[in-house]
Amino acid sequence: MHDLLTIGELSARSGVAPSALRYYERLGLISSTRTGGNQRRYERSMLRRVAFIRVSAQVGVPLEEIGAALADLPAGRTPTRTDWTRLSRAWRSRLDEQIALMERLRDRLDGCIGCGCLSLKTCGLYNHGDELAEQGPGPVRLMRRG
Amino acid sequence: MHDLLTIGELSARSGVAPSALRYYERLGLISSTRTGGNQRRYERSMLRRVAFIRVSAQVGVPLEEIGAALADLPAGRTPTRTDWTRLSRAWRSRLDEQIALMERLRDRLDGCIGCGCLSLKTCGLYNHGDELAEQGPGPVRLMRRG
DNA sequence: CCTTGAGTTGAAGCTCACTTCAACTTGCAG
DNA sequence: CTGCAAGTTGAAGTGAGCTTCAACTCAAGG
Repeated sequence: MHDLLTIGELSARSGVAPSALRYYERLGLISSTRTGGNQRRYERSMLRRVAFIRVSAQVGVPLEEIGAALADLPAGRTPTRTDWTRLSRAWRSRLDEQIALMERLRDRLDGCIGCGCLSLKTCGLYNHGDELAEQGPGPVRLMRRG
Repeated sequence: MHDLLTIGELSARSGVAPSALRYYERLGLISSTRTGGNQRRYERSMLRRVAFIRVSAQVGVPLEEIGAALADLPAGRTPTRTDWTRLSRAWRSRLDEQIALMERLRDRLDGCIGCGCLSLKTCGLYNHGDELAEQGPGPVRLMRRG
């Protein structure tokens, strides 16, 4: 019917509030053309961009970084399959890292925090960190990134 | 040597800034005794609490909720192994959920956003959401929790 | 004792990611 | 043509999670 979306339509379709979409636009994450009366109109390809933004934000990537990644997409034309594939490959490793981090955290929680060792003094990890190694990491080790 | 930790020691051992520790204390997430000169002294078991707080916050649990969970720990005494086990079991399922969500996101990113379908119109998911189902979820589906 | 680094407070400030507001304009259905 | 939902703007507000500041006190080594 119409091949450009109003901000309300993009909002309904993406699940992102109009105010947030305007915010994303101010940050340069998405873009629009304007009608004669100055209203925003979005290409359908923006739906994909918004989905990408939400997925990325959900896993903790700051909007600024998402913007930097999106800036690698071609400016003038609608991104091709190849464009998106390139972008999502880089992002995938980021997701994999984040997932791996969380799995480590979960296993530590189970194996160490769950066992009561820090207060019961029956855990190797605790004894190493807290009683043997003065500069020792102890629980800190849990939080290291990368 | 000393069996109570100063705020600086707890900070060094946990990797959390003193200001953040005071903040946690204001919120009731951790507690301390005071010296004659009004300085905080922490029991060693607080290290475990702080580790728990950081792990939980890292996966997106708001501090208020973490506080609610910690409130289930016994007030007077140092928590036992059983106390922590109960707490961490409930939390583990939360971590599992979060991990599963991220895996779903990753797979969708690979299988759908990665393939270029939203702009190339070759993807079932896209066609369903965007062309067949008017109230359809489309990319929104990606973001649903639970 | 003296110095110095560590700790104390409440209040204010900061970043991120938005939302809300007020005052106004557009676009479309009837 | 009219009415009204939907859109526009910049500025200010929100809430989470801290950090910084100023002005001060404490604790411990030399």
